[in-house]
Amino acid sequence: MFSPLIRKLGRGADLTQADHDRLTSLARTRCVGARQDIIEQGDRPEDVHLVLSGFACRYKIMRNGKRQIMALLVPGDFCDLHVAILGHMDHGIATVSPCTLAELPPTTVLDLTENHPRIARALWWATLVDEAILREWLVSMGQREADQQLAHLFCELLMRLRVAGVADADGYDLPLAQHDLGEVLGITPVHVNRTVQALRAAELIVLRGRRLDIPDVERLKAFCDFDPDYLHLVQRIA
Amino acid sequence: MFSPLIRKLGRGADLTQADHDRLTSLARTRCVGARQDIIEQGDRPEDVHLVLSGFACRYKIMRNGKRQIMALLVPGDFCDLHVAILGHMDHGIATVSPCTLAELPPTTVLDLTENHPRIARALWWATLVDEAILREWLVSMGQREADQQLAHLFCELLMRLRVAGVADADGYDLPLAQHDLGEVLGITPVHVNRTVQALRAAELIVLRGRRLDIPDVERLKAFCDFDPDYLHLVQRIA
DNA sequence: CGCTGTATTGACCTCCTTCAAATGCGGTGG
DNA sequence: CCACCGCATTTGAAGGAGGTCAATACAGCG
Repeated sequence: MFSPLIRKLGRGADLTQADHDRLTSLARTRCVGARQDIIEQGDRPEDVHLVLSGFACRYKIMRNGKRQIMALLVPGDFCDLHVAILGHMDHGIATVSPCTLAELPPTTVLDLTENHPRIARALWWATLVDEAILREWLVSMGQREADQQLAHLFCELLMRLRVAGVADADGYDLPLAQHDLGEVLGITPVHVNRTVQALRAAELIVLRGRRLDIPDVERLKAFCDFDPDYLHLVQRIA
Repeated sequence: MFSPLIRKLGRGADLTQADHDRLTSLARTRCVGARQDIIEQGDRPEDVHLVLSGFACRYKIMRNGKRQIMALLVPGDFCDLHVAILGHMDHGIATVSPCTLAELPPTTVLDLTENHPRIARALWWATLVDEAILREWLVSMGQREADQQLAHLFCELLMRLRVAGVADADGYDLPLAQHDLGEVLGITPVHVNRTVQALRAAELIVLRGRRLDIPDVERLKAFCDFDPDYLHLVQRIA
């Protein structure tokens, strides 16, 4: 059940079976329905949360009621690794689809970081990759138009979900409504719809219900200049 | 000379004089002119770089030649703390104004993180604040219109530069041309100009040459719904 | 005093928004 | 099996924020 995490962290550091067990032995798991808050802005959560299945998101709500999604959390992603250091959440976290979460007690996390350098390094690495993704989203928002921005997101999710082991070679289940995609891209649901249709018309994607298929991945990548370098998927050399 | 760093890190953890000396004793300093690359995408820098004076920026260049600035680095900010873990730079770093930089040899950083938990924690904290700023920039780009977005940037810089000790209570030197501001906000220089003029007309800012003054800080904050929570300026309670 | 880069202005165009209505669709109950 | 409900998706028309292109003004500087 923890395999998405292990698959992901294994990219950042060599983990042994013992490391794996240490991470998982003390965790409780919890199931949460779709569109539920997991952590609210201002919280000082005790446990560290980890997505095992489903999609969650980081978000902020503006004074006018609009919501900006700042990150999509897929299986293997941590929700709040940083809160132990920063003290409180400066944003909220909610599920998008139904999720199973792991809750790691703070003592476990403390023990891991202080006594198990390999795991600590892997967690550190995971945080930095999250930051790199955030940077790329900023670039997308600033420089790409809606169609390329959406295509870029679809490419990114393909890569990330493959690492987590929950995507096929050329498609995956995408539990986001067009409304949610709008909150990710910073555009209105209406314009998401028109953008989706443009990508469909160009035969770059097949999006039906909650399933996305990409007939020609290389063509979609070329369309949005997708360069997976920022995901740091290749095993570190040093 | 290292005081901006100490002032900044002191917010994240209690540092002693000994910690301070340890950080600074082995560093070389280096002066770089305006608009020079410090680190290029793909580099695997040996030393960790730190801004002591001046403004630098993280950026990515798009295939069409446009540049998106993903972070402004002011005195006290690290350029590449993450590269030791991630292995290579997925973006470039360049100066905006002339800068003095400190270069910390990797052995120093390694020693600090492994043998000096207080400093390690402070560095960790600084990285997480950078990430929080990145999230807020994403929100700005997705949800705020150009005038509020620019105002928000000006408010953020006021707070950050005050922490670094290089701003007055209601103004600071801003070495960015309108062209640069456009690369930060993801808009064209022409539109930056119109936006600046709108803020001027509303008497929210006084921007002349490379100096920004804010006649009524509270009014500017109210104008763009600025909430400094994400900067994590208040001393951690625990 | 001319040169160069930055700031400013104007006219026009495009992408995206807004508002509003229509269509389709999965589930539920009859 | 079908009627109906609630929700997401789709469509249309009009407006606004920001982009593009090109010309002009201006400031620092040798």
